Amino acid sequence: MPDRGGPRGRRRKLNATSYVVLGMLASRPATSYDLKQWVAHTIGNFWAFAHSQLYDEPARLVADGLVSESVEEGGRRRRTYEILPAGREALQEWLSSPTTEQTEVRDLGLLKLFFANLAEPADLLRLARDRHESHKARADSYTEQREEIADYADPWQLKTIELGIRYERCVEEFWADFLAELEDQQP
Amino acid sequence: MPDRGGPRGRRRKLNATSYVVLGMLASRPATSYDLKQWVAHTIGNFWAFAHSQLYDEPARLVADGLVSESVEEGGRRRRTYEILPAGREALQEWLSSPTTEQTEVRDLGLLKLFFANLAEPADLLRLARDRHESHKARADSYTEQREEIADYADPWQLKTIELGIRYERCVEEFWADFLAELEDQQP
DNA sequence: GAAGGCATGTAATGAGTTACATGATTAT
DNA sequence: ATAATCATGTAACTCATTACATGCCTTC
Repeated sequence: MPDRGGPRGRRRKLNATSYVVLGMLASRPATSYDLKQWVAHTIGNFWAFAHSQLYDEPARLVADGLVSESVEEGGRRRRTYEILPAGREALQEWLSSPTTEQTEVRDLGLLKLFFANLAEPADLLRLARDRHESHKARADSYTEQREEIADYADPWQLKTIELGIRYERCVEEFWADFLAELEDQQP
Repeated sequence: MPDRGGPRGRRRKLNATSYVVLGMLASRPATSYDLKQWVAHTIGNFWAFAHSQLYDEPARLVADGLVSESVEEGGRRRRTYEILPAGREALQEWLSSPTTEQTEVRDLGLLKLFFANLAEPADLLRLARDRHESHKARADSYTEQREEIADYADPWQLKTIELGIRYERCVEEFWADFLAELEDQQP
């Protein structure tokens, strides 16, 4: 009979959401709303989390004994979470473990392209335009963001943005090229 | 009281999994195992599905009235699914609708990089090496795949692979550059 | 004819999404 | 003081993941 939850009783296998929360709490205590805000303008850009996930996950981490919770007296009785030593350990362990998982790219545009033989030419054209625009917009927005935070931000976080920019530019270019081909055929 | 399921009773909002299955069934009837195989060497490369999903989803589509099911007499009583006109319609509708959803890139390597200030230098080095290798391997494998199927494959599917290759090369390069920087600092 | 792997499926659990609900704060 | 928006949370539902179970087919 496995012992689930309670301090010291960790059994659950942590997932990406867990590490996002632990990672954020590692630099300062936070409420779920804080987490939500912080996620929104960092990793949320490419890996979205519903806000309810950032309410659920810290609660699970408390049950796992990795995070502590303190409830505000009176008022809204907000809950603030703080990482525990066991939480830091778990995080270290994760950071020092090999990273073999395959990257998942969930792109509905790509899916539609894959099935484009079932679509009308006009649909395809629209798809290419939409996707080109949206990846361009994102690349631009990352670039701007990087300028803004370049001076004070953590260097690794800057690197993360850099990868984001490269990725978005690459995809933008793909759609641009594809669009050119399409327009060549039926001008 | 909403009417769920049953032919003509579609209410459920279809998701990506639904369209993957519909898209595959659009070219030929298939069993769940067929779907699994086909996914495995196409879109499964970047968007993984557990095999049980490919057992569950067709069943849901049957309830939605978009797909029909026929059970083999005797033997294993295998179930073969076939797309119905309503299913084709749903697919068309999807293909011709705008694609505004943000692409999600779920990359644990990227996450670790983001939190690298909490890691040891050795961990970071390992991360960069791992990720560089694995993206390179994947880019190579896509490239090979493309050669193999170039002659007979659907042109749009080839385009999909091309995007895959570009993406993987781009990320490979990122990690290579990053690795070079790291090794420069502590040779 | 036994072993190992491919094929086929279900059950249990855990996670993610959507919708709802309402308390605070700010702006007008 | 009302409206609008931000902050905070829960409930219900859908979906995904993992584990289990076992049938069938090939090969030795």
